[in-house]
Formats: sequence, C-alpha cells, structure tokens
Amino acid sequence: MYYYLVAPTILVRKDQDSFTYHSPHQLPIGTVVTISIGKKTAIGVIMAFVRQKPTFATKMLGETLVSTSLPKPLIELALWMSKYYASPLSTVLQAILPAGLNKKRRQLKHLPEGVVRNRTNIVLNDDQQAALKKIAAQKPGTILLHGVTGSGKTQLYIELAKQSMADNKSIIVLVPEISLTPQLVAEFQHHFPRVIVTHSKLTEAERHILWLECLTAAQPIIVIGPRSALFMPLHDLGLIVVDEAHEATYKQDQTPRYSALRLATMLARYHNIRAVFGTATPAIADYFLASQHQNAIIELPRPARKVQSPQVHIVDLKNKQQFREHRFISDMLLTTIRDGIANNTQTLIFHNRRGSAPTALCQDCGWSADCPGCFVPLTFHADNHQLLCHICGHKQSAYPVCPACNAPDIVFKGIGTKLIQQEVQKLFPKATIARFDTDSTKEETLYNRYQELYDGGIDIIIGTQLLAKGLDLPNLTAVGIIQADSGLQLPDYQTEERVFQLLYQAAGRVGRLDTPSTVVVQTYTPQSPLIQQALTKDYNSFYTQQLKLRQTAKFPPYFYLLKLTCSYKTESGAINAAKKLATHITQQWPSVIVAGPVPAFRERMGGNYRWQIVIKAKNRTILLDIAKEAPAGWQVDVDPGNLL
DNA sequence: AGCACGCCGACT
DNA sequence: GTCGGCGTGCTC
Repeated sequence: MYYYLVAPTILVRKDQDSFTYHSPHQLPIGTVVTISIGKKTAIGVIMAFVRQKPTFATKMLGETLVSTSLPKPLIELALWMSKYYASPLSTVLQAILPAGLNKKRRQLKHLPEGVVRNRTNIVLNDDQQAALKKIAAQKPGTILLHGVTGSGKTQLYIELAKQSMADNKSIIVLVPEISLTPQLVAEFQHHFPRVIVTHSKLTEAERHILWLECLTAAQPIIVIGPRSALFMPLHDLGLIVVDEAHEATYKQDQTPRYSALRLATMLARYHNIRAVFGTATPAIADYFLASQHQNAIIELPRPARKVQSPQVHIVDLKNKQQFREHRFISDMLLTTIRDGIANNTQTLIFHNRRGSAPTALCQDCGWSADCPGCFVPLTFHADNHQLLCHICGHKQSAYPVCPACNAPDIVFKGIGTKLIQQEVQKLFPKATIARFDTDSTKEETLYNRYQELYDGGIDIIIGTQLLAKGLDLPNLTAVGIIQADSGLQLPDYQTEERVFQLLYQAAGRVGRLDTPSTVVVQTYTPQSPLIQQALTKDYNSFYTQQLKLRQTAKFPPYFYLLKLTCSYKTESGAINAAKKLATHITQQWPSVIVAGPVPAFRERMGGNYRWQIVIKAKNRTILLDIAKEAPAGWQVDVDPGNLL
C-alpha cells in the first residue's frame, strides 16, 4: 500500500491543508484525484509521498481525474503562493486548477490546424540585437526590459520565443487583457504553429480542453493570456514574457490576491528559465527591485524605426482664453481635430471617465443623485437617460424633477466620454466618431472594430484608458487629453505613477512614424513635473523623484504593506471592530506602523460600512503573521495593489 | 473553518 | 409533537 499527502481544493480545516490517503497504486506527485473527506467528496492534488504507514486510519484515494500529473514547478508554485500570501492551499489550488475537472467527457471541439503563415526572420536593429545578446548572457531569472513605446519589444519577444521553440520548450506570454492586445496575438499567430489564447470569455469546457492540451502537449506551444495563463500546466516551459508589466491588472483582486509578476518570477525559478517583463513605464517598486540585481534591467531607449517626435501643446484648463469655442475642448484641440479631418487622418481623444456626467445635482436644494448601496454619486448616461453607479452597476432612470424639492433644476456636472462624443459630434457633424469604454456594446468593442480603425474609416476616436494602451494605428496623427490631472486626487501612494503611465502611454499613441503628429494636453497643473516628465518620456527623473518620496513616506519598495478591511451592517460596528484590531496589532507587534483605522475608499458596499487598516513593516514575514491572525470576515491583502 | 448532530426550550 | 437556537466535536 502506498501513502500520499493530498491537498483538497476545498477548505477542510484552517490549520491543515493536506491529508493522508492510501492507494494500492504507485502515483506521481501532482496527480489530480478525487477524495472523500468527512461526508464530502472533493478534488485533491497529491503533494507528497508518505514513507511510513500513518498511526491513524486513512481512507483510500478515489479515482485519478487526469492521466498526466501536474508539472512539478506548478506544484512548487502553489506551495509558495500559499505561504507568500498567507492563503490556504485549497484557495490557491482552486485558482490554479480549471473548474469542472471532475466532469466527465467533454465535447471535443475540432482544434484549429496549425498553419505557419510567416517563417521569415524578423530583422532586428542594433539596439534590439544588443538587448537580445544581453538577455542571452543572463542566467535564468527575471529580466526587466525597459523599452520606450515603439522600441520593438514585441519583435524581441518573438525572437526569444523562437529560440525557446527551437529548444522544444513552450512559452507563456502574459498580457493585461486579451481584447486590448489584438496586434500582439496576431503577431505571434503569424510566427508560430500553435498559439493558445486564454481569456475570461472561454466556457468551462473550452478552458478544460485547452488545459488538457497544455498538460499533454508533445510539441512546444505558445500560451497567451491574462495572469491566470501562468497556471497552464506546461511541463517543458522555456520562457515567460509579461507584456506591459506595469499594468495594475497583474494584481489579482480576489483571494488569493497574488501579483502575476511575483508568480512569474517564481515559476521561472522553478523551471530554471528566464522571465522577461517588458514595459515602457515600469512600476517604481518593480524598477527598484530589478535595480537590486546585477544586469537585470535591459534598456531600449530609442524607437526601433526612425520617428518624428510629436509636437506637444500644454493647455492650461484655468485659462479661459484658450477655451473660446467650447467650454472643455480647447481651441488648440479643436484646431488639431479640424486639421486631422482636412488631412484625412485620425485624432484620439482620451478621457478617463465614462458616461455623460459624473454627478447629477439639484440647483435649488443641493440634492445629488447617489447610489443607494455605495453612497457615491451616480453617473448620468444621456443616451439611455439613466443614472448608473460605476462601482456596483446599480441602474435607475434619471429624474425629470428633483426628488427632494420637486424643482425641475437638475444639472449634470462634470465630463464623461459620452458627453465628449456628443459635443464633438455637434462641433463636427460630418465626422465619423467611435467611442470605446466599458459601456461599449459587444459589437463595438475595440477588438471588433480594430480593422475599421486601422483602415482609417473613423475620424475621431474617443475613449477611456483602454485606448491609451498598446493601440497602434498608422493614420493616427493627433492625441487630445481632456484633463491630464484627473485621477491625481485619489488617496493612494501610487496615483502619481498611474497618471504618469497613462499620460506617457496616451501620448505614445502618436510619434510612432516618421511623420508629423500632435499631442494636446489639457491640465489644471501645467507646471507639474509629473506632466512634464510624462510628456517628455523622462522616466528616470520621474523614478528618482518618486523613489525619494516612497522612502520618506515609508511606502514600497522600502516598506511592505498589508491592508485589512472589514465590512459591517452598521458604521459603529465597523469602527469598533477596526479600532479593536488596530489596538491589538499595535500592542502585539510594536515594530510595525499601523495607519488607521480609516473608512475604506469605497466606504459603502452592498449596504455595508467598510473600514480599513493599513500596516507598514520593514519585515514582510511579520505582516504574514498579522495576516494569519486577522479575525474571521476580514479581507486580507498582502502587498495590496492600492490602498483604495 | 465549516458543518452535522444533538440537546433543550418555545411554539402550533 | 416539532421547529430551531447554538454548543460541541470532527475532518486523513
């Protein structure tokens, strides 16, 4: 009889995450099995062999669910995640394994034939060649590829992937969101016979089939997908690429709250391979981390092709002289759009706020339309005449009169993308305008209309941050930013870096060719160093300055953070619980800094009151100890992606 | 931790 | 006689 330690994918006990089972068969570590535990049956993973017959009675393993065992590095990753994020192994395994493994026979869809459309070699320029050599000279480990927009990072990924394929090893490419990166996917599909693309819209069965294909692949494969693509069970992994590595989506916002970057580093370590993080605007903490390791940063400081830098105009939103034709679209931006239409080129208007107006106010009594669950102002959407909560999605029809005083004086304040679209259409009635944001319907997503955009059939493109990222359009010659400093008022230590990244990326949508282009930036703070640094693409100045601030204010990368959030039916309940825990932590761990308790940024959620405590420590393991002692019902986030 | 079981008091 | 409150013990 053989004995095994099996980790169930359901939480059985808080203090134990694997249990001993027996089987007459010899099975490898990483075998996915069913087990009976208590009165339940569950899926489990064999984590270790048990040499000696235990003193207690054991149950027999159920059936083996998958004929091939999970790759050892993936098992190691699961154990590491559980420790590093102080989350139960069961929760980690749930995140790693596809849903429905215990369901029988899936309808096997015909897999697309592998057609290699283009095996021509990519011609790399000298900078790219040098970068490739430096990467090749590196020992296995994590490399930060810091390359300006248009420096040709994608070609480098493809070249590295070709080397890995030649070595018979698979590749995982992480992207922030599949729908935002159609070009990258298309380029990989041009060069490789089998590219698996994972995304959130796959059905359970589709995901299962792709998962099995990875697990049993005889030939090396390319997997492209969001952070969860790291969990595709590839036995012979040769390379991990994380594209746009600064993106906030790489931090998972549900338990286990992991960072895909840290995971990629660990998975690469367990496979003894390289992980390449590519970005033009690395997160301050990531750049610092890489700078601590020799040769871990590779710079691509120049665009790959000969380009003309755009002409940048900064417009002061406080100066009404510059807004003679329209109240929030400057004369300069209007001139730029006009020129674009005259020359048959495209203009992109970027604004990081959806809807028509972010607040609806009664001018008579001051009443404002707030979400009943979240207590935040509802955003007015003029096209369907609705008020929408951008936090919980609550919808209601807009009031014709004030519900508080019956006055018909409701005004809609603030600017959203729908309002911009409406105003721009009024100013340019003949122009073709497309708007892209999360309110776009299925048919009008960026992905579906990409060809139309590429071919230049659209004159003016309006959208939120999803437009700022990675869009490469040959006919785009101008970018307008409606309010560059929006977002800076958020109470988080990373807001400046977020705004910097967004402006840098938005402005980087032009100046990618050897033709003239224009960027018009409207801002309340034209002299702010951040705006200057973003528009001149001066990452180093921004980094140096931010790093100092982080040190002074005791934030990452100098301190580790833990965010604890509680949610109660009453405000006093939340305050009392938070105060009690804060006091306890201060007494028990005097070396840490306890900030708060303060109301959470989203103070009301689902009718509950939320309060939070942020703990800073030099030593990360102390934070894990605290995390493990968090009372039931508290939300625990080690290395939180933000403090909001 | 989560859940079944059981013991007891308060109802139709 | 039966419903449900929650205390207690168990999970390989």
